[in-house]
Amino acid sequence: MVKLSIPQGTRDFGPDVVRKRNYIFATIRQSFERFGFQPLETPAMENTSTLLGKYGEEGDKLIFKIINNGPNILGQAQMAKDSRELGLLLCEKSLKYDLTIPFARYVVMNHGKLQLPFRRYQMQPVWRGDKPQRGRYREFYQCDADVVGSNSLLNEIELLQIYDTVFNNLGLGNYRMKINNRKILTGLAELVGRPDLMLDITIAIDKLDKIGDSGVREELAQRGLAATEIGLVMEFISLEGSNESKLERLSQLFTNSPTGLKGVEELLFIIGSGLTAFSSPPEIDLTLARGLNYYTGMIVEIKAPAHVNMGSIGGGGRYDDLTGLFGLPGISGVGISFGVDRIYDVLEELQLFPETAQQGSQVIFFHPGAEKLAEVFGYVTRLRSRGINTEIYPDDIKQDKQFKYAEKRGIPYIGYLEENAPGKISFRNMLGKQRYSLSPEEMDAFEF
RNA sequence: GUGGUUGUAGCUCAGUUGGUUAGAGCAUCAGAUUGUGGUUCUGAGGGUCGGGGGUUCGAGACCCCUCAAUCACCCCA
Repeated sequence: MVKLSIPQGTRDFGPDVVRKRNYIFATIRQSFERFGFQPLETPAMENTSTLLGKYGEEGDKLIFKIINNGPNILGQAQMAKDSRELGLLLCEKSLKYDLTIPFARYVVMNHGKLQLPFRRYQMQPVWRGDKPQRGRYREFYQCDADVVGSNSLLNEIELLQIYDTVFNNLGLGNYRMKINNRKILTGLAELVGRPDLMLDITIAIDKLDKIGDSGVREELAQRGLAATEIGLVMEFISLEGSNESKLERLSQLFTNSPTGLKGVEELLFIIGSGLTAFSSPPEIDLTLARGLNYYTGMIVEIKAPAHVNMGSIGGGGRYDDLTGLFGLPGISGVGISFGVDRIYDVLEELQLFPETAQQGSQVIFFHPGAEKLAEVFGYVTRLRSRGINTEIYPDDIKQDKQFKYAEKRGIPYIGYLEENAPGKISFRNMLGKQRYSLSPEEMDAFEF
C-alpha cells in the first residue's frame, strides 16, 4: 500500500463525526435564522490584495497563498521589485482567513443592492497557516453572524442573546461570556498618558490570567512603560466587583477621557437594558482585548466551562469602519463568530452530544436469500416511505456475520424472516433486547 | 516562527547496557463449536519498527536531517 497522508493541520471526518458536527451546525443555523439573519456564502479564495494587511503583521504571515496557474509565472516573478511584491504577483489568490473581511468585501461590492441594515450569517471553512495544536487546525469552520448598517446597540444585545441561546441548546449552559469595549481600552491608554502604546498595553493585560500579575508588569515594562504608568494600568485591571460597580468606578476614572466614557456608557446600556435575561450573563473583563485590530466598540469572547482546557470558542465585536478599508466609509457593523471545531472538542470531552446526533440507520434487514428477497425488499421500501432510515444487507451470507455487522454499526433494529412464522416479520431491538413478530400492517404502525 | 516530548501490526502497547527469524491483547479473515445466533476453540493473514542518511561486525534502540502528532511560547477559533 502506498503511504498516504493529508496536509498538516487538516482532518478527515468520519460518518459519526460528520453527524455530530452537523448537529452543531444545525443548532447554530436554527438560532441565526430565528433571529432573522440571512445566509451568505463567499468563495474559498479571495484576491490576495483583498486579504493582505487586514489581520496585522502576524496575520499576513498566516494567510495561505495560492500560486498562480499558467505557464508564465517566471516572467511574472521577474517583474517584482521586492519580496512582498513578489508574493502579490505570484499569488494573486489566497484562501480566506476569516469570514468577516470577505463579508465586508461583499457588502462594498453590493451596497447598492443591499437593504440596510443587512443581517447575514455564514458558515464556511477558513484556512490559517498556523502551527497545529489541540483545538488549533489549519482548516476549520467559522459560523458568523453580522449586522451592518446599524449603529444601534440593540444589535449587540441580540447577538449576545444568540450566544446564550445556542450554547444552552447545545447543553453548554455553563459557558462563560466576557465583554469589554475597545473605547475603554483607549480610555485606559489615555488615562495612563500613553495613547501611543494602546496596542502594547492591551496585548500585555490580555495575558493576565495566563502569566499573572507580575508577568503583566514585566511585559508592560518590556513594552516601554514607566513604573508609575504600570502602576496605573495594574490598578485599572484589578478593579473588582459587579459589572455595575466596575462601570461606576471607570466613569470616575475617565472624567478626562470622552472616549472612555463613551465605552462605559455603551456597556452600561448593553448589560442594563433589561431587554433580555442570560443564563450565563456577560461579565465585564477589563483585560479582554481580542486580536483583530478593526474592532472599535464592544468586544466579546466566549470561553468554555472553567474545567475544560480550551481557549476561546467564540468571539466578536463592533467595527465601525470595516468597509472603509475598501473605500466605502460610514457603514458600521457588529458580529459574532462560533468556533465549531473547538465547540466539538468541548462537547466531546463533556459527552454532551445527544443520541439523536449520532444515529444513522434505524433498521437493517438481513438478506433473506434469493427466493424471499422481493418480499423483504418490499418491507424495506415500506419503512423508507414512512421516513424511517432503513437498509438491507446486500449479500446473502451467514446471519452470524450480518448480525455482527448490525451490532458494530449500532443499528437499533434488526428485521428478518423466520421459517416458522410465514407472513410475519421478526424484529429485534438491540438495546432493549426485545423481540417482535409483526404482520406488515403492524409493522406500518410500529414505533421504531 | 522558537523550544520540549513522542512515533513499533488496523487499535492499545511490550521489546533488557546495541546481539539470532520483532512480540502480546483486541480487531480482521477462515474453519469448527454453540439450545437464549452476541459464546468458546483452533488456525491464518497483517510490520522496509514514521521517512532518509550515518556510526557499528551487528541498529527498533545510538547520532544527524526530515515528516507527523502533542505540549509550552508567539498568536488565535
